[in-house]
Amino acid sequence: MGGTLRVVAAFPESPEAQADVLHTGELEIRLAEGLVLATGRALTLSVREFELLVAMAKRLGAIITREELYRTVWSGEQRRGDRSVDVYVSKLRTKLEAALPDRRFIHTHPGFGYRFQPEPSRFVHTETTGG
Amino acid sequence: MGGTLRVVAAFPESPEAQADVLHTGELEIRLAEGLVLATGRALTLSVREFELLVAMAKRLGAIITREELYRTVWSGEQRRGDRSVDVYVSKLRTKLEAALPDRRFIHTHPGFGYRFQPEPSRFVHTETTGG
DNA sequence: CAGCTCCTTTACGGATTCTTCACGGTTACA
DNA sequence: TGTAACCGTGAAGAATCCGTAAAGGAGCTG
Repeated sequence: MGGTLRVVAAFPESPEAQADVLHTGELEIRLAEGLVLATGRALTLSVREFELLVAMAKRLGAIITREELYRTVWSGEQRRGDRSVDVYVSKLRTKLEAALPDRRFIHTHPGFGYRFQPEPSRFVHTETTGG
Repeated sequence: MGGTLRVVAAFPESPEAQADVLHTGELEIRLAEGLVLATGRALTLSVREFELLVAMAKRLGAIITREELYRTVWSGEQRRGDRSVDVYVSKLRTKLEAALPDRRFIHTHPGFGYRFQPEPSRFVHTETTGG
């Protein structure tokens, strides 16, 4: 279901082994390169978009507050009323959706934060089509 | 699909066998000769252009930073503000495009670097998101 | 020397990104 | 249902990044 997170280390035997590639859903996130592949196709993400994606993907399934995302990606304390995280979540969603229309990755938990997890996108039937 | 990289060794049986020819898309890159063929037709590349092409083609599909390309092709550390890599990417693009108008080889990832991968140059996409 | 090609560097302008604001829709709750 | 907080996202302006034309020097050839 939802999603599993496979972490591939560059040098599994090394004590300094760092996660090098994240696999989740159809996404492959190459940390060192700044590259994201969706079903093998490269996405063009900006630096902020990429870092935000990484910050969330590293904590698959967990709700992460905006404060934490801000500290991780923007480094520093989030000013009251700052919407940067929201804006970039929106940008990220747009690009992920364009690449993988059948998946939904970023879920909003009002009052808490965001949760990253690949799930099938739900087709919400409109009221007029008699659902 | 994106692109496969076929590596042909000069002496397949030798333990020191080095890749001698790279095939990617319609390009054939003969490393030892410094020759590049596009659909069988020879390109005229300068030394820098050829080495830059090789550096990228050897890492098909990966994003390579300007720093790394500079170290590989120019050998030495890139000075801050040095645009040599960009200038030669531009020259290379011009020649590749002249030879293979329907292909796009060098992709820019703003803030990260360049990615080499043969892709169709024109996507005939019907998008409703405008632009 | 004259004419070439190649390489390096600079400069200009367009493209992209980042930040911030604003408006409207959504959600939570009494 | 009313209201306040929460959230999605378009857009504007500034900053940054990138494409590439062009100038000038080095080296090569006749």
